[in-house]
Amino acid sequence: MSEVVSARAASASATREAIGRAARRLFNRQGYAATSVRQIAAEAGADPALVIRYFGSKERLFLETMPVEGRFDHVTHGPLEGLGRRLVTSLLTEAPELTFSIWRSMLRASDSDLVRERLVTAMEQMFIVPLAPRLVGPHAELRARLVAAQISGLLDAVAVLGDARITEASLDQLVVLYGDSIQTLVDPPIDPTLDEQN
Amino acid sequence: MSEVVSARAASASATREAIGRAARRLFNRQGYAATSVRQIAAEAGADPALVIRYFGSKERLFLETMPVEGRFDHVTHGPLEGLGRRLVTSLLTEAPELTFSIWRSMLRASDSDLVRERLVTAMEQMFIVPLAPRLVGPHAELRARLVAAQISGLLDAVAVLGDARITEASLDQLVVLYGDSIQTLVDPPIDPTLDEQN
DNA sequence: ACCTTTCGGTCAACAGTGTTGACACGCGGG
DNA sequence: CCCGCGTGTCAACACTGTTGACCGAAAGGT
Repeated sequence: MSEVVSARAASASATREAIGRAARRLFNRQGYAATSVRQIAAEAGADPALVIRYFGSKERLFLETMPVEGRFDHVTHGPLEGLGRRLVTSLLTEAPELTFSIWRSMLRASDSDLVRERLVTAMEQMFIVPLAPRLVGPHAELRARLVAAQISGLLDAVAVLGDARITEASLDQLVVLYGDSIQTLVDPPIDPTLDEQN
Repeated sequence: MSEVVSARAASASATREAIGRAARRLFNRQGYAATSVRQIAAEAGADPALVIRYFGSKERLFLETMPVEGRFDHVTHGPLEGLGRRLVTSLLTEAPELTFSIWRSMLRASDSDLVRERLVTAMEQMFIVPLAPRLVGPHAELRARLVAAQISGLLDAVAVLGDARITEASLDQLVVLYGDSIQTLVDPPIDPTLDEQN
C-alpha cells in the first residue's frame, strides 16, 4: 500500500521530509527566529521557495516539525498519591532533551498566535484534561491549571533560563522538593476559606 | 545643575527619550520580534539610523527600555510564615500589567543571550539572593531557585499563555492555592531522605 | 566678528529576511 | 505520441537591522 506510486511523488515526499528533518534540527538548535528559510533549504538541498510551497509558511513549518503529543498519560492516569513526584521524574527523565528544546523553541516563538495556541492546547491536553476530573476537593480545574503552571516554571528554569544549580542538582532532590510542592495542589486544599462552591 | 547646557544637547536627549518611550510602548504591545526599528523611529518622529546610533542596536534598545529592578523586597524580606501567599499577592497585584508585559517580552526575546542573562540575573536579584540565605533546612539555595521557578510558571500561565481560567479566577483562590504550594518550598522539607549535607 | 570644529540629524545603501509569481523540464495518463 | 500536471528553479518584491557618507547649524576659540 505504501508502494511508490510514481517517481515524481516519491521525489516530492522525499524532499519534503528532508526539509522537515533539516527544519527540526535547526529550529531545536538555534530557535525559530535565528533559523532562516534559506538555511533550512540549503541544509535539505532544496530551494527556499520549495520550503514555502510545501509547508505554506515558515510558521506552519515550525508547527509541523514540533511534536507536542502527550507523553505523560501514564503519570496523569496513575494514582494521585505521589503524582507530583512522578510528574517531575517523568519530565526530567523521559526524552528530556526533546521536551526541553521543544518547550524553549515554542515559548520563544509564542509571539505567533498559532504557536501560542498550540502551546496552550498542548498543555491542556497533556495535563489539565486528564488531571482536572480526577482531583478531589474544591476548584479542581483551577488546581489542575496551576499544576500545569508549575510544570511551565520548571521547564522555564531548566530549558529557557538554564539555571545551572537546578540542572546540576540531583534528580532525587528535585523530585522530592518540587514534586511535593506540586502535590500540594493535587491533594485537596485544607484552607477553610476555599468553600466547595465555585 | 541639571540646567540646559546647550540647545543641541537638549535636543539630543529629548529625541533619545522619545525613542525610548516609543520603544517601550511598542515592545510591550507587540513584542520584540514584531516591532521594527523603523516603526519605533516613526512613532518617535526620528530617523531609523538615529535609533541605532543612540542605543547601539535594537537588542540593546530593548534591554534599556525593559526595567527589571526588584519590586518584591518588601515580601522577600518579610516573615517567612505566609511568604508564599504574599508573594503571589504581590505578583498579581502590584503593577501587574508592567510585570506581565515585561516578562512576556523578555521571555520571547530570550533567544538573545544578553536578554536571557538579564532575565536570569533579574530573577536571581529579585528572589534568590534575598530568599536563599533566609531559608532554614537543607538545600536552601536550591529551594529558593525552585521558588523562582514556580514564579516563572505563574507568570507564564498568566502573561504568556494567557490562561483565562487562571486570569479570571479570584485573587483569593490563587493566593491560597498557589501561595501555599510555594510555601512548601519556603518551609523546611520534612522528607528524611533529604539529608542536611549538600 | 569670523573661522573651525563638533555633533544632531538625514539619506542612501548594504546584506539579509519571508514570500510570491513566472518559468523550465520531465514523468504520467489519455 | 502528445498534452498536462507537478517538481524544481530563478528572480523579484517588500521588508528587516545596520552602516557610512553627508548636511547644516550650534559651540568654542581667537
